[in-house]
Amino acid sequence: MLDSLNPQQKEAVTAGTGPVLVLAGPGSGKTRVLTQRIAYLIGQQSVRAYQILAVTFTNKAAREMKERVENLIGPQFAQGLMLGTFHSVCARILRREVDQLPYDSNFVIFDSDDQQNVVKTALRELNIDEKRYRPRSVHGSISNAKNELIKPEQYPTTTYRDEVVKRVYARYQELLIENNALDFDDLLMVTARLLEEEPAIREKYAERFQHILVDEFQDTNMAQYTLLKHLASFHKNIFVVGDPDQSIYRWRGADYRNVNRFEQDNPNTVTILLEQNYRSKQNILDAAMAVIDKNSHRKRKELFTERGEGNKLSYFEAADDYAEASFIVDTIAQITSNGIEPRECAVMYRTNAQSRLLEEAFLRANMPYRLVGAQRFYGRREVKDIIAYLRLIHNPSDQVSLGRVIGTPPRGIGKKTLETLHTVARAAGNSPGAALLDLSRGSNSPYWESFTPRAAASLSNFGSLFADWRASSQILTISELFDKVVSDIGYSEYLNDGSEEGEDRWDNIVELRRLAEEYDERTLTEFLENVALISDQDTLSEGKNAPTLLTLHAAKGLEYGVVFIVGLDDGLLPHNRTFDDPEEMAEERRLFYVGITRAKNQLYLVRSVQRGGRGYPEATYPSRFLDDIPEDLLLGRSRAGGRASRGSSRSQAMWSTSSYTGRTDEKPAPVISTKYKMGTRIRHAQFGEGIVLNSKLEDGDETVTIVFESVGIKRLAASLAKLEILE
DNA sequence: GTGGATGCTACCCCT
DNA sequence: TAGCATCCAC
Repeated sequence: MLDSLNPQQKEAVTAGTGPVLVLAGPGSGKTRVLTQRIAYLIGQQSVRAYQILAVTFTNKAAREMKERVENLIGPQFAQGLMLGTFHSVCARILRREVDQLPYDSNFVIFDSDDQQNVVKTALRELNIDEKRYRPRSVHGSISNAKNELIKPEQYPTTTYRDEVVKRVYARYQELLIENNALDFDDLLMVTARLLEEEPAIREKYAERFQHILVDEFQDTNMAQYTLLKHLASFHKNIFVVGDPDQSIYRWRGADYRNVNRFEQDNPNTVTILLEQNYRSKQNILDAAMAVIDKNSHRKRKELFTERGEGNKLSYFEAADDYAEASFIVDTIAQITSNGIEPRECAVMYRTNAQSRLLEEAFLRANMPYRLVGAQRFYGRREVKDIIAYLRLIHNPSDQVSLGRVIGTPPRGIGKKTLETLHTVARAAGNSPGAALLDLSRGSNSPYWESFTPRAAASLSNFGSLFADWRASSQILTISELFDKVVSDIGYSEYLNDGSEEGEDRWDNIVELRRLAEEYDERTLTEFLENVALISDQDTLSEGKNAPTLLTLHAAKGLEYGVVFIVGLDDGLLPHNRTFDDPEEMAEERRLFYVGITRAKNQLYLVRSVQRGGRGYPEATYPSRFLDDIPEDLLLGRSRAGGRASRGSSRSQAMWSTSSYTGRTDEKPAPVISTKYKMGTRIRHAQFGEGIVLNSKLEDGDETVTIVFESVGIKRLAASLAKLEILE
């Protein structure tokens, strides 16, 4: 079994006890090392599977690793192996130890939307202006604090904003408990703190896990680091694999310096370097190294392969983003007709929004594709609706789900009634969900009197349905419960408004039902938990032989024969929000590095000279990272085509590696700019002087929004209004 | 008071 | 572009 490994891999797999750090470059076989090590521990070192904990980054990685271990040693020896993502392992521990915590065992997991919702509730309760303190940003601060294991009362306050966040954070945590819910960050934080504060529990797990293995260690945050520290505190056999150059989750609290911290905290660490690459051709690796070497404060790695030099990288500059998408589709059509499997192609982009034009181009060309992204399905309104129903049935304390569900489909219960329901429930020391259940008794319920007759009747009706579902959930399978809810609320009629959109939405419900059916043998808890913790990569359909569309983040850990990285414009990659922070800029570079190193044989770097941004097309500049790729590795970029020609490269698309004849004439978006800019002072014959607030192009004319001293805000068509610009 | 229509705006990456 | 705040008809 060990014969197929290179000396460094073998050293890692057979390393003795104690802390081990494996620094693994891309494509260096780290998954292999991890699985072989597990197999080695069980097969050669007589460690029992249930004494091993392995943590990965995605469920997909965990599943694959489990399969590979089973193939190596036989499924019966892999039984009991604890293998999963940080979040799912934590959820498992928390359900088991729920008695120690202020939650019921049927707690639900709140996703980003729910979290936002709770922040809004907290802001409203505390009378804080949502315009000045954006829920999104406030939640970001709370999330960061949680990842650093900072409690509300410990929240450091140097500015007034900090004071506000601190108060919101405190209320936010209370609300989560009221909802009997944990958010993503809680899963890590609460578990870490439980292990820290309860020696008995810590010892139980620390003694059980003789060996701990961690994948993608560079992307751990403080909570995860602490968690691992406690879990490994008894046997101290912790084996971590990572690559600081592939750290791309800083914004989620990840800190690649945990790699250094690991060595400092464990002075007897054995460090092993895996440099040989088994994935990419040397030209791709050379480009990758040229890009990443520009980052300072890093340990340099020499990536090398025995797979040969390979083709040069291809560069294509499209006239606009439509042409960019057409180019991708046409090129894939061409190379797949020349023997390359469609499933070996992938298109990677910085932001999810970029997928839209690509999808449209694939659809137009009648070519199938696979889209990676959990949000794409689970974030849909109709899917969230039905999941909210199931979540509420499972956990009546879930006020966020109740708020969503009570008015969809509309049943005469609006904002005011819901507010009253909250108030009366709280006065009685109950959750609104419990009050609603009680209202199913009609006028016998003490709550009945608090509402107008109409509202009370509506609430009572809905409460009866709710009570019925609660009872049914004890006997029905998940798919049966699903059908009952969907039919009781008339959801099909609600969606079916005759539009195509309605049909699409119904299709999603059918798909969700199919997924629910897979859990018929299991519990509602498991279904809801897995739905909450689904990762992007988990949505990658294995069966279909079609090209994959995914973000650069989602691409981590994957590999493809032919990779297209699109949108290589300054502002997209690197993203413009990172321009003023060197640390974030360095992370953009790592993200590009991750993308490059996904390619086995061929890499296409693609950008677009102009892009349809907000309303009208905007000229773009080439990504600064392109300058770092040596010219002799890149085909299709003229000598003058560097940053020197910024802005003037509006000429025609350059392409020189094949006989590509793109449909670049499709939708030639004209470059027109608005005549009136924000802040310009103007004079109008009738209204007098004013200042331009906004101006946009609509159907060939310009619509200008102006605030006039005399009449206030007016929207005017520039062609008719006779505006005079004042200097 | 409810719910549909309308208009505004902000939109990166993810468990 | 979609989600949401705001407005308005019942």
